[in-house]
Amino acid sequence: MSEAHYNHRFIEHKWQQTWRESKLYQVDNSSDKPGYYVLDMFPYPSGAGLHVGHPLGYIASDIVSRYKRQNGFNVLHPMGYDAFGLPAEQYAIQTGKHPADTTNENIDRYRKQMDRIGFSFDWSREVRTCDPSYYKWTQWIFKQLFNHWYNATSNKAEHIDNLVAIFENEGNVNVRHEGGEVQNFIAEEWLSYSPSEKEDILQQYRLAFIQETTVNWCEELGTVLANEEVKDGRSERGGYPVIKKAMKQWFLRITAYAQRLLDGLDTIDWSDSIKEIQRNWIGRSQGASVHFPIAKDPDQNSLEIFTTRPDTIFGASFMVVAPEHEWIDRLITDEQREKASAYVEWAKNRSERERMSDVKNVTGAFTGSYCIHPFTGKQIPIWTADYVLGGYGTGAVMAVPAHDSRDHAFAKQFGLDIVQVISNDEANVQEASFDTKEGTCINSDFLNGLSVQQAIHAIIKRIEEKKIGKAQINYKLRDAGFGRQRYWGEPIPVVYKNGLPTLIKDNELPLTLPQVESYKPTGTGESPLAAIDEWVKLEDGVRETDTMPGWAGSSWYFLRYMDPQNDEVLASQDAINYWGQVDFYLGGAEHATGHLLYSRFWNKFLHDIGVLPFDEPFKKLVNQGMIQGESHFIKVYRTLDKSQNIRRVIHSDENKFEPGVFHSFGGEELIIPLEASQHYDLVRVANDDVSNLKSKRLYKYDYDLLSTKELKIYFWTNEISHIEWLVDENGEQYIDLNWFSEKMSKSKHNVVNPDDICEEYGADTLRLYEMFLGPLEDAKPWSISGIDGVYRFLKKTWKLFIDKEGTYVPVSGDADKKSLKTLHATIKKVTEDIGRISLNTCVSTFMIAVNEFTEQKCTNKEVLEQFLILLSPFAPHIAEELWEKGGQTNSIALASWPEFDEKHLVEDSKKYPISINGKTRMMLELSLSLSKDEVEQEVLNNGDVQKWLDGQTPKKVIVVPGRIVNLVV
RNA sequence: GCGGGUGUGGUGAAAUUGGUAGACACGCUAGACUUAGGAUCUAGUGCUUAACCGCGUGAAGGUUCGAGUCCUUUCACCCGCACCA
Repeated sequence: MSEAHYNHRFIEHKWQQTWRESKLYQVDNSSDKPGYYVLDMFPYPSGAGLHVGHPLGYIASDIVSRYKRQNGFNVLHPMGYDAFGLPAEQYAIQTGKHPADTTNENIDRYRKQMDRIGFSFDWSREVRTCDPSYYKWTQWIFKQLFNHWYNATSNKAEHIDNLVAIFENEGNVNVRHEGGEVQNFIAEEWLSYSPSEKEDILQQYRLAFIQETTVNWCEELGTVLANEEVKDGRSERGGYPVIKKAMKQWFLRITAYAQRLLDGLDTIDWSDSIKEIQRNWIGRSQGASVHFPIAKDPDQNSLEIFTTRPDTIFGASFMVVAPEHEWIDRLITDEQREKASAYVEWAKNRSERERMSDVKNVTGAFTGSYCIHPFTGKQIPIWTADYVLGGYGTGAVMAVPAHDSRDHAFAKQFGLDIVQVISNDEANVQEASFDTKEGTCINSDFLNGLSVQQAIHAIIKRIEEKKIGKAQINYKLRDAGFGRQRYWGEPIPVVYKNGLPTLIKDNELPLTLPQVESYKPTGTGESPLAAIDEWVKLEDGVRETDTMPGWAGSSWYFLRYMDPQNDEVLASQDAINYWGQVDFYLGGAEHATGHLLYSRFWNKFLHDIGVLPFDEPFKKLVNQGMIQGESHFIKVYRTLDKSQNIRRVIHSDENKFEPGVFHSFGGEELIIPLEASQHYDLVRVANDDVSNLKSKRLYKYDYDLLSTKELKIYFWTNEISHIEWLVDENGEQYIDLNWFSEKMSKSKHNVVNPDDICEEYGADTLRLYEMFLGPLEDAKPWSISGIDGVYRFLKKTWKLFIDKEGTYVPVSGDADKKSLKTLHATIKKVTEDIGRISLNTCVSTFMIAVNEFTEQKCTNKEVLEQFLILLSPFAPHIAEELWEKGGQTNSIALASWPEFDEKHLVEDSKKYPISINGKTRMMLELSLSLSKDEVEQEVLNNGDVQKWLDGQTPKKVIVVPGRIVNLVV
């Protein structure tokens, strides 16, 4: 009964089970075949389950995997879960359920959803970052980071013991490192230091270290967040306010790798936009650091600044230090104390958010102190202003208002001198700064007459001779905060003995999470682990109670898939050598500065310490675009009491709120005073309801909108006073249902579950349809309309093989010339298109092929089976079923990709488009064996052409053999 | 402000080195077959027009026999960074 018609439910269930039982997609770490590693960014298993946007990338990578397998590669195509993280813990706090339990439930759901789509994952290699057998190695990597320092001479990480040996022999004078500032000392001094003093010094070298810094503290989440987890002064998850707070934190010294992270980008095949984002984030700038002696005390103290334009040093008319500058109190003189200190206090207390949203107002104060210009000897005033950032460079700048727009604005505001030092005919530097690095130096003593580039070299040389500074490179990249005051993360394998951090032994790994009573943050900034005395307190010390951030486990998971059960090492050398780098990595572009940068950092470190032979983790990266949801809304009016403040729940950006403008719910509660007595709002309608609607008009007699009993409309009902009804041709009242695209999420009630599509149309249809939507990398709205076309295509494909009685039709024999042409055109196009990840055009090509085969009434088994192989990476279930029906006993997944043969495409004639003055006027079929001149003659002698020429003689005839003929008159 | 990207029918989109713009689908319009169904099949469908002509790839110029594609200017939208000295 399942035979005659295409029955996706039966077929897909059957093959998913068969593949699972035969372990079809399991791969070995050794093979005669070359290895090929196809990786998806593994998901965080949230409670909402997968929506149709998630599988987009998995489908594309599955197609590539299956294609590579059929092309003779041994393909590693694993999947796992990024299972530590905040949402599970937030849920635990609300419900008291252990995050491990909810995480496992979510994982089970994800797995079921993925299984229905027919992926060729090798599930025997699954990893979960929250599994102790996995995070044992995350902890192990942390230990290595703690035990290594970055040697700037050898330009790689080296063991800390080597460093200590150097200190014991010769002190640190010859050691160049990437890390904190350290005073010089000699061997005898080192040997005389106490253990605690020694550790303080080593902390400046270690790649994992503790530091007191201002961190992004989120009160609501009770934790510290990384820079990229903060958006516009709020937490990315939840939209809660984030403030600056001083705390002791674990950090990883990613800045040591800044240059290599930059250089490595040139060696990998990633999109330009992601590379650019990373370059931007690393933010390299080349310049010089210069010391400006302080006038009060020129011999003792000097203010160090960083500039990329040392050539403009003669134009420096004042200095600016950040309000957070460590010397700010010393710089402020008694006369200026009142004003300047008040400014510093005000600036320090401004939130990041205020500061960012208020970049146009120029603020600052004079400290009262002066510097001595190292070249002119003139005294120049030192100001403080918050346009200079404490965290960048030295937190101080030399201000050159003539050639820096920010300095210019400041000089204008406070009436400071503007001295032009780069010539420029066009503009007046008193009016606007001239920032461009072009021109000739003037008013600059020995630099006069030099170009900007020449002057930069000359002045740096002079600065270095005078020993007042040096050429320097700065990076925006900051060291990565590595501690989270949360329960649901990897425990940091550190015990404090006499206050000094020490690593636990390898044989004590993994250090597992203990059971806790409450998952709530303590609120003091300590993790819930701190409350468990029996876990924290040891005979010889106390445990670190911070856990690792979410990105720890995901920074190396691609390595564990290579050898997931290994208990001796994170992955065996054999496995690592066989698989090597990830050949093809697919995932969202939103991880550009997080996961993708941290993974590269860890990979480089592991390379330095000899674990990995390669320096970059992901050879080729493709970013799939987001599938947006379709959100529906209706317009409702509200009448409000003017005096009343309306409590409303809106999304994170309150600036966007205006009466009558669409806004979404969830997030923070805000009170917005309203001027208008009446206005309308756009109100969501859940998609479940929309799918049942027959029209986009909601009639009053159908729905009791005010009570929302009929429609699940999400809004604050008691605030709605009336709906302005429209009236249709028949006098019936209705309201329009509108829609637009936005991110798919549970809170927006616009999620489409792939299970529903699989149930109704099948996984093969879902797979084809998601690819058919458009280019993989583009963002696109999800729309169900159009899926029928793909479903029809599969039914047509089925009918090529199975007739109405359920009989298998194709027979072996010599194939029709036309069918061979169709087949080989398809082989050519699909092979090329998979190669450039143009999967949408592959689907079109399949449709064209099936249309042609149907027209040709093609029943040739060899031709149709070759076609099935081409289709199988996209629609594996139907391909496998029809393959089996043809008597094949091995899975189609193991078949060889068809070979393209040019000879089937060779034509002896071509329908030439004949254009006159570039306009196509007619078609003319001509033999391809004709020479250019013969074609020209044929065309000119043709009666229809003569008609078009209307007696005129063409001035010129262009013949492109096999393509086009153009007549110029 | 800086960086990256995108603009093509009613819709999603094709168009390989400049060579028939709109493939393939959705939708729509007719029609066929039907125990009238959201099934299947046939024909049509960029705009304009009765038809021919004409006009058409965000806009304006340019190169070329020929431009969606190359060059210049410009507009709109999306994404990322944002006082980084």
